[in-house]
Amino acid sequence: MPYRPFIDQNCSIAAALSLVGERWTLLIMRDVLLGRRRFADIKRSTGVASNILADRLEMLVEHGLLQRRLYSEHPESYEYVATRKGLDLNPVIIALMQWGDQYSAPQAGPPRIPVHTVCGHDAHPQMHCSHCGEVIASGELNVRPGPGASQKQIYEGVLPKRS
Amino acid sequence: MPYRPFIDQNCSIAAALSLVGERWTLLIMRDVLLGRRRFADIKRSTGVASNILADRLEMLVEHGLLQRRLYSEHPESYEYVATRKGLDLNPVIIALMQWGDQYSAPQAGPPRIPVHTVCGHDAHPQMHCSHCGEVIASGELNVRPGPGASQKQIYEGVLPKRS
DNA sequence: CACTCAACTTTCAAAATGCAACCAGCTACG
DNA sequence: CGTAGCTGGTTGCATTTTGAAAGTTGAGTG
Repeated sequence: MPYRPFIDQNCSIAAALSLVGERWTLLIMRDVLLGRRRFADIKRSTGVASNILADRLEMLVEHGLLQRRLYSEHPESYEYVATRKGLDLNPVIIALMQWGDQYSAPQAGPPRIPVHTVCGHDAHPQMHCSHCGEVIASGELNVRPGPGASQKQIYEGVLPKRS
Repeated sequence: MPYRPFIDQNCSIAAALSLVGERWTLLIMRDVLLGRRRFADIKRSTGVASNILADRLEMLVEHGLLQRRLYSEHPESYEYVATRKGLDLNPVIIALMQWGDQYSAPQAGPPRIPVHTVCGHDAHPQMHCSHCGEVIASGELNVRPGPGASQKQIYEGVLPKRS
């Protein structure tokens, strides 16, 4: 039985996860976004087996998250660079990193600190509400059905938030 | 050969993914955070097989992202509620949703719109820099080694951002 | 008494993963 | 000149994990 696909859930989270939800994919994207772009580098840093890495990279190129570029001839070597679509995964990766920092950081502190290249300072990115501008804390976010919602989703509406 | 663990990478992203990086785990967390908290509901909505769902829920409870609570006796039924640690995955889920909205939304528009419960309006959450307060756009974020960085990570420093 | 529900558990074939070995083109070293 | 090493993979095979369906347990329903 092939892996069960996440289609037909009419859910953007499921759609996103059907591209990057596999065990290794986000780890590979982390590497590329951090600047490790060559096959051997990614293999070393993630520890993924080469056949799996080859499969995932091909899949990421196919879906337009990465682009394969000749990096040097003699010796022939390639690099995988993030497209806009791949770059736009940054918020996901950063959010994961912050969660990891919070709950699994080494005693010494976080291994990496994000820097805002525009202002040049440590960024500690946080989600803000586009309406009131305030920081959004855990549990302060709900959802309502959007224009693309299915009848069932509209019926379910905003599911109850029991404590 | 068991699935290769993501340990010893000294990376918070890898640490996070070793808990929630499996194919179904974030989808299950989505359900719980959206208010679907019972076994049968999650099974129906995600389409996951029941043995897998049982495994994942047990693992999430073990690692403190969920708590199993008796929801009603007669008939005996349970619900899985997010702990603080689970709730703090919200930024990850929202970031995935926004990425999915951007690149895989149905023609009609996004299926769900996030609402900021504090101000009561649509939230469209965005990452802001804690230093300058500006919105952080794609590619405007870099990293530097933090206090917990390994020697190798310090040596690598901020990897080159080739275009 | 048959039937349903809820939350699982068990069974077992089909896929996916992981390891190791190999390949082909090039280069660097002695 | 021979050999070893790097790069970016491919191939083969054993082990694990997944998925589908069926079974379980305990209680409630008509």
